[in-house]
Amino acid sequence: MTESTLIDAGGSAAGAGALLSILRDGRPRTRAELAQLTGWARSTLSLRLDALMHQRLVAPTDDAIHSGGRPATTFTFNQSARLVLAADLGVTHARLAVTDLATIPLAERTAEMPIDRGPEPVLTWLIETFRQLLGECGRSLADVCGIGVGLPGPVEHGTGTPVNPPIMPGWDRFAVPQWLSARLGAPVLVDNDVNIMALGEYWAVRSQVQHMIFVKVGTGVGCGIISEGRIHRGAQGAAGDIGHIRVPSFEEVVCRCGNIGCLEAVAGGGALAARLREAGEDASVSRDVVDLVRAGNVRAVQAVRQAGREIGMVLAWVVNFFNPSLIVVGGDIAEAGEHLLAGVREVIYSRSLPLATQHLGILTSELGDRAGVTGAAVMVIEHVLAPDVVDQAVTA
Amino acid sequence: MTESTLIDAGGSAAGAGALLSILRDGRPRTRAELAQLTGWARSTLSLRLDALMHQRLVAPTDDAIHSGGRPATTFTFNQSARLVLAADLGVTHARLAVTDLATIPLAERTAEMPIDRGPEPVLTWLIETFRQLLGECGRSLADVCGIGVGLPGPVEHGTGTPVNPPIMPGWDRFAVPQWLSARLGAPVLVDNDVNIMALGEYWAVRSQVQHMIFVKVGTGVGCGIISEGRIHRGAQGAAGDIGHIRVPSFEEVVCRCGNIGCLEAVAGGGALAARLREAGEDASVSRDVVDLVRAGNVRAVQAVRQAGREIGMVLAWVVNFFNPSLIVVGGDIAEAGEHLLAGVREVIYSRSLPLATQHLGILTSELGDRAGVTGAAVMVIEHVLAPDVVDQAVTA
DNA sequence: CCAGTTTTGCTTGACCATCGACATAAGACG
DNA sequence: CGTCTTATGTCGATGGTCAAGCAAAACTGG
Repeated sequence: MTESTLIDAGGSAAGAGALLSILRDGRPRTRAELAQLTGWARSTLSLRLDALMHQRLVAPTDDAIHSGGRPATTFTFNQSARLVLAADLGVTHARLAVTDLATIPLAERTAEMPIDRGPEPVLTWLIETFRQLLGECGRSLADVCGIGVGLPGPVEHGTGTPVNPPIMPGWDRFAVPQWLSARLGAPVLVDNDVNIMALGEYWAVRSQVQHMIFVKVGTGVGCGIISEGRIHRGAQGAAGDIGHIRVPSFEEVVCRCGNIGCLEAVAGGGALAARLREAGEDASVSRDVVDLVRAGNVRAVQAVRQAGREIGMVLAWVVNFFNPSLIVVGGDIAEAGEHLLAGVREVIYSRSLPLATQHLGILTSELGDRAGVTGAAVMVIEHVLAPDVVDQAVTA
Repeated sequence: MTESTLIDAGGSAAGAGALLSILRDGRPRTRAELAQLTGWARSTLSLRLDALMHQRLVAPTDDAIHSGGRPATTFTFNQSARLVLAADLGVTHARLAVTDLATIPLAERTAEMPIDRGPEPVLTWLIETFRQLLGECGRSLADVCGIGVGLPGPVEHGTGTPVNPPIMPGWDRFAVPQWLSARLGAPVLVDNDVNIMALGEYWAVRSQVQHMIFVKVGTGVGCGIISEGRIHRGAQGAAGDIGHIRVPSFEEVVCRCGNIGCLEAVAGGGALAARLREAGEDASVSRDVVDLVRAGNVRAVQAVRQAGREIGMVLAWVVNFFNPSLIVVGGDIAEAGEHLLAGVREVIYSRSLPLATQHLGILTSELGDRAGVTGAAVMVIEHVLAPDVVDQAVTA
């Protein structure tokens, strides 16, 4: 009978999602506070709180508030109620993580895994690795509420399928969500890797920032755009493709896209490596540029700083057009010290309007190479913990 | 008693807003169709439909659907249930209109009205003119559900007040909404004129287009940005300021903003006029440039086309970054024939990525100099007919 | 250990939104 | 003109929500 009352309590609690979204900031709150915040009667509130606690999404906090009489129990969002499987699949290597509902990693692994092995081999490995990671933290698939995947190419976010990816042979139109969810039994969300990195960085600053740009400077150059807290994907999901913007006075540089003077062909990691090799340095891929910079190679440092200036020029346009309050620079090259950022800052602050730059932050990625996997988790969490989804889960 | 039943029907109909947003597409629908679309019981649906009909926001359509039995009455959104007062205040002249809830103008007037007369004189004239226009269409202030105003400078949209406008002496921090709504007794929404023009153009294509850019080429150059059907204003409300992006190879041109090589100083109507005058033509303001082009003056036509190319260069960057599905070009200079658009198209299609341009439309403004006033009406309608606002109005 | 204080859980009755069923209205068709 | 079909209005039943009240719980302070 107690069992059935609990289920009944759950069955009547549409609107619990709104309650959860209040509690998701992590602050412990008493019933009285929650009743005031929601505007519900205490009885109604208790009903919905019960529903959320029955789902283990909310738990009573240990420390109670003493005010002379009976102490009020406080309640907080229970981050560890569910697990998220997050994957950031790059061109050559991958990072997988099992996180809780606050993106905190419980187990994580990076590995060499070339994306060009094709979808089935890569995703089979991904499932196996997720199983191992779950074992490491002693949890099971039953606790997993969703899977987020970032891919290094254009993804039609509605269906979660890659479309005409230039560097992912065999992946075109492969139905990643169906394939994975059939085998893992949880909803699967897929997006472009840069969008996901932007989302990951946004998560950390979401209370202060509404509009931001995440710039990834790796082998190529791309950016993720966040407008009013949502990813702007554009009409064909091709937004943020700043790598193929033509920059002035480089008309002789030919890009792999066939055009001339592309930012990527001027300031991308691949281009830097090629140019340094021509100058006699030992560099073939963007990682080598990072190593040279870390070793204090003057030519490499100068090249990276100059790349920062070229990228900064494009970003100065972006600042005037988009007026973000934050630009985060990430990717391999950005992680090779402050040189890239220095170049970026130098140009943006001299070129953009004061109104747009006076409150503009320009920072390196806080999450570094974890931005992608964090963003994949954020994508899942935002979806699974959205009020209407929670209502449905609680009512069912 | 019938009266009170009607009011009771209204009093219980939270959720009517959702129903209205279905009907707002203008298609007549039967009760059965609406019940299916909303998922409500027919009785519930009738209740809410009654509430909307009591507010005169929905009306039965004349033609019924015959299917063997009793014919089903169909219902449509009643555009003429309320009026909107829309104003597009420019630097030197203004356009005011009284429109219905589908932005159709019922009375309209343009007049010389320099914005630098200051807020109180201009707004007093505005109120008087609105009163006259209402008289012309035989309606009263009681039917007005909102007032929309576009101003030629930066506006903090949340409060509706201009902030540091460069060309509106006396307007800084003037509380336009309070001043007007105290005198007209309806909600007042204020925004930047370019944002409003973008909204006006968006309205006509909203069923096919999610992301678009409206470029205004008048004395200056600016653009309005629409992402997922919403205006993107940016962190300081300064988004879309492409007029002060630095374009290559014009480092000698000094802009009124103090910087060098600004797009506006190269391709704006004011700059074109100045350059044509230097060449011996009779031009002092951007309107004169339009007149020269219309008269077939070769120098003027070439100047405008070249301006189109310069603007197109910036827009090519914008296309790569933002990936809109539509670019609309408006403003004085754009209305001087297809010359500007030709220059814009030329550069965008040659410079941007095929993925981003293959489904990209580049058009001149359909609404022309009515874009602003239409957008002002749209701003009001979107606000007043938003589901939650309708629910509140119906329940009250 | 007891009185005071405040939270909490539970119950009750009232209210309201919603639904399903039934009766009635309105036109089509023979 | 009656019958058939479909649409629509009405009414009672159901269930969610709330306010109020009461008893129990849990801690403080004397």
